[in-house]
Amino acid sequence: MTSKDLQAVRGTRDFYPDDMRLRSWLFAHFREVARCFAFEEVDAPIVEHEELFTRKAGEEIVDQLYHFELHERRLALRPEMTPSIARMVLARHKQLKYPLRWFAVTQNWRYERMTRGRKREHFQWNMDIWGEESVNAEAELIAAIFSLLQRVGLGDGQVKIRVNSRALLEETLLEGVLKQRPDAFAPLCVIIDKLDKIGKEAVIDQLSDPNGDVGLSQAEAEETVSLLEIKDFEEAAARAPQDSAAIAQLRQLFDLLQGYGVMEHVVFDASIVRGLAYYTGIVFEGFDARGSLRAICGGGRYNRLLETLGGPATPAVGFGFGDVVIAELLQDEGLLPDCVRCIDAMIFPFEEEQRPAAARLATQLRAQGKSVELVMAKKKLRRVFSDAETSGAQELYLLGSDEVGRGVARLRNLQSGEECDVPLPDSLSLD
RNA sequence: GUGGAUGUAGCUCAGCUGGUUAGAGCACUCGGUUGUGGUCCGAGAGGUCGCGGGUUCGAGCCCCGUUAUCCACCCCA
Repeated sequence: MTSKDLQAVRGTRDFYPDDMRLRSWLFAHFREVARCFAFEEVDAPIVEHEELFTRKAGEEIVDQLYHFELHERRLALRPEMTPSIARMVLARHKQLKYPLRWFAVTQNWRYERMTRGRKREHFQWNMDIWGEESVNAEAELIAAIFSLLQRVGLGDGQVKIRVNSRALLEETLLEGVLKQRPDAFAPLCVIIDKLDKIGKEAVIDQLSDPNGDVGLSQAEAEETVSLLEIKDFEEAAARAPQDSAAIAQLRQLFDLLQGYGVMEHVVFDASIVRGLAYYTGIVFEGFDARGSLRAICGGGRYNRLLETLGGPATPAVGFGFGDVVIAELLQDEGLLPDCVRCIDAMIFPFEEEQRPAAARLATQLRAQGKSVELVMAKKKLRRVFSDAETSGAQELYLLGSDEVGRGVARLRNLQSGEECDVPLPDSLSLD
């Protein structure tokens, strides 16, 4: 239909006014929840040095970078917000007052194959807490997620959050199969993250690949995978090392979530490890209860990220919440709001002679903060009404020679149909 | 990457086994006379049928290629 170079690039979206109203609606909820939780908004450039994102743990996110070289600098569009936030924290870590509660609503880029719920650019609501070691931070973040879900109408169990702790798995493995190679833990997590998608056998194959980053034996790989199949927290606690710190933390978190009143929608799941290498402790992800969509949001604790950038050890935890999957879920559930255009007033001067008066009235109303459309072209009154209707205007001001001569405008309430004269701004009487 | 489906008006789509000037609904424009809408009525505009080849007397329809979108799988957040 249209030539290729006139189409939006594959995997990207144009936001027309209708789409944009919906997006703004969602973002407004993101921001309002963040405000209620006393988080401060930050932002960073969408383009960063490529090295900020390239970590060596076999993460696919690194292969999916939109990157380019410009004047001998290797640059990349951010695939996620956390590294940029970490960079910002690092740059001012000596003057910042912890704990930080920061959030951002950002556009992220990943070059990947598209399917339902996955585009190459998408927006994410990112909430991070820096400088808090306790699971009180995780609890606040998970509560914030439920607050958002509640606001958009998904608070009745349509979304559940799976929680696990990488530390739990790490404790067990470092005493066992990874005793000699603790470094293999991060790449191991990246592989385990795929369990749901590629299945048990494929994960065992990858873990036991002699040329891979992990290189377990077949038996070790099978043992590892069996640890992930635990869905019952008490069973996991029973199988964990005695006095396990990870179990204690999870228990503490679950108690807290009880207090926030959200625990009924939270489940323990030992297979959740997340696909990013930097997570160190508790990890979690939100998914629709029917399980028909991809993860809605996800996050976890990354206490060593700042160190890997050369900074001081700083505990941190955060999550990302994408705009695409949530919109699909809302649509499936019939919960997308009708975001119709709605302005406060339309002003119509019948003839050009009344335009100066109309302009003053518009200026006055706009100064009051109203959204006012001043009709620019000459048109039939019938047309003006119909245009006012489609613009969602509440009021229509009509200015004919008679009205302006009397220093008034005819004001019609478009809902009730009631009309009355209202005085024009004083200065107009001089005209 | 593999398989399938789709691509006809601005939008959603119809178009029987190939046959004359390609249709509908919605949207749009104008009108139903002078300054009162959302309804109704009438009229109008708008399409090289994704693109390129081929078969045929004749192609929106058949064949080949190509491109885009969607779905599934593969792959992966």
